[in-house]
Amino acid sequence: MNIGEIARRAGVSRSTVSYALSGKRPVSEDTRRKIQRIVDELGYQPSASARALANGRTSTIGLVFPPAGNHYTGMQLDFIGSVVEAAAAHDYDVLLSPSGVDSDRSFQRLLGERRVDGAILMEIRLEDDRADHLAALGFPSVAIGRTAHPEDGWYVALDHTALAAACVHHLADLGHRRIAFVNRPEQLLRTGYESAHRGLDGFTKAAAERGLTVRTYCCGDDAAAGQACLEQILHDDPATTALVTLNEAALGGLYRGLAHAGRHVPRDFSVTGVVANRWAETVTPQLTAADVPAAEMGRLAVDLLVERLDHSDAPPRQHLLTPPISLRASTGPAGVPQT
Amino acid sequence: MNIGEIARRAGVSRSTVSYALSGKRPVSEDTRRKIQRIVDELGYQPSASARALANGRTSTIGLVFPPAGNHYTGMQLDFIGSVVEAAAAHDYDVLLSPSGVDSDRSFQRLLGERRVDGAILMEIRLEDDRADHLAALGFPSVAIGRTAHPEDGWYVALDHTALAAACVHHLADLGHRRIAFVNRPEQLLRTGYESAHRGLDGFTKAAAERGLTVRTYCCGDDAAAGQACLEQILHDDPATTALVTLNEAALGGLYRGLAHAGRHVPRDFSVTGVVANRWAETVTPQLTAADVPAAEMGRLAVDLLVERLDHSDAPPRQHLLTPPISLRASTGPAGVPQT
DNA sequence: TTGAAAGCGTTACCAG
DNA sequence: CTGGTAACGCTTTCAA
Repeated sequence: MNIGEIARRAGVSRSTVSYALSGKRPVSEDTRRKIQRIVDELGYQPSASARALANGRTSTIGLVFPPAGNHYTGMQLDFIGSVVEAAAAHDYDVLLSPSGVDSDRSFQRLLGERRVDGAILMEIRLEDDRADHLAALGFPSVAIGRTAHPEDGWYVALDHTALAAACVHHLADLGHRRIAFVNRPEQLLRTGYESAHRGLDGFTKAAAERGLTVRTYCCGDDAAAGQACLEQILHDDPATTALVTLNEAALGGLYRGLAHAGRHVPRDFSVTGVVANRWAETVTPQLTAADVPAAEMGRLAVDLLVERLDHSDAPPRQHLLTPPISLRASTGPAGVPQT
Repeated sequence: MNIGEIARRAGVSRSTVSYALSGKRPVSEDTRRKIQRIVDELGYQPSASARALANGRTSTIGLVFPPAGNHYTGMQLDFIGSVVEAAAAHDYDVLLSPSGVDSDRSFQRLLGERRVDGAILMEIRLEDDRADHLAALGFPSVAIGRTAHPEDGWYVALDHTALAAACVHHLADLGHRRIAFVNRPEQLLRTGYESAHRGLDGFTKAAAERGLTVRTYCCGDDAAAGQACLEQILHDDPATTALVTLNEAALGGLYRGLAHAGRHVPRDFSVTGVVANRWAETVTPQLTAADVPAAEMGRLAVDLLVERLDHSDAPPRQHLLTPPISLRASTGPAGVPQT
């Protein structure tokens, strides 16, 4: 079933069918209707490959995210979902590419074989070879996250520095003096993972500003690691009364560790951090946290990318978000520190 | 940068370049090397669209899953991740399609515009118009889940009937006599969602077999709904001592409801169900559950689909999995029922 | 308002 | 072992 067949049945030329369908040039109402009838009857739809070949656009965007070695988190899930839906709203399809770096086969296919019109990059690193590569090629892309030199790029990101700082100030205001920071896994930190670095930074600076005693930890992306990490924290400094975490996947384990240590949240110990809200609401007591608006970010990223695709000369645009801390039930005034 | 340019520089014909690259016909070692050198130098990669048009294969598979109206669950995340990686291992890309039904624009694009070679269907319903549609078209697809008439289809699925029954027997063996079933949202049940129906079925039959007193509930896919559901359960029958759930997203809320009601798990109340293991391990106490091997299922689905794509005449194959219950910490012997 | 024809970049068949 | 050439199915320019 191809355009020639439709043309033949309608007794017109293929170009007329093409124009009737795309509306890119006027077609008499009569022939348009005749063509439409036949198209509907036969359920004809133009081949995506042929169309892509002819006009150079695939109507597909690539979503690049690292492979699951480092487990997927709930945030990522929300991103993916919202990107796919936002893209569908613009009549774009989404091609998933599990690429950690430049040299990935999958990444090369995406670009080299011109499978997509543009790309959205997740899990940005401060020095990100994928972002650099795309920028060098002038390939339309939007990052979810900020590299070290984000000025001339398109992105939507969270201000992790400010967010972590806000958590610190919240705890300091409640009277906490000895607090811990639970980061993502060390391996992510080593590879320059943006949120881990900026979050750590914001935490450290704000804590210094408030004159707090702090320790910082890396923690695997799962409950078991969270539990172990919490034990380590209390072992290193039993007088710790609060923690800030960026590690959503470890959250359940942190809570469990606290329970096992006999620390009641929030009476004896306060917990806060940066977490997507549906996960913050899953734990008991519900987590007071800066809610990551993952769904909104995905949508914004798509909107930005579509804009960039439509106006290839548009100047870079960014969204830097700083969601407020949602007060729930996991933080409270510091008690008398145990010594 | 196209194949003609490579051919020109190498002083050979385009077909020779094509064959040198694909290996589909012998090429003298000399010219092969010369071509390869130029290809490497220029970083040439054939255009996916042109190739797809010429040979009718897109090297892309579609992953069809419903839109997020009914929030995404952790299981779905694991599926998506494993499908993408397994596909990459076979050099396939994955196109995401958020389609609930047949008539979705996105679904139509996938098929009608021939964007993919085959499809994997998630979130199967007992009567599934997408599955029917694909079967009628003879379009290669693999379902994750079983329709009401799965005999001649390709699928990988969990035996939810057996799984729910196993949970019931486990609880009955521990002496529980009054148990509740917490299902997915009513809307999913109404639309014929497979796991919800088969799970309910297995639960009901096994409970009857063991002579248990049961109540069954539908529950929204989030923590708040879980908490409300638990309150309802204890309100309807305060003597309930255990529950079985298929609802991963509500789990945190169920636990919270139990805590608020002063029921200690597992001393006063046992909880079990069917849940992906990383989520079972997130809650405290860790959930004794039939672990959904989501990652393995995704991989199996891709393997099946690739096999079907390679041998279009292959007879249907299925994987029906019945993972055992992992004993963790959320179930225990029934105490004296409260009246 | 319409048609003819030239691409788009591959692959694969037919000759040599 | 290699080259020429006809598809693949669409879009778009050029002419009428």
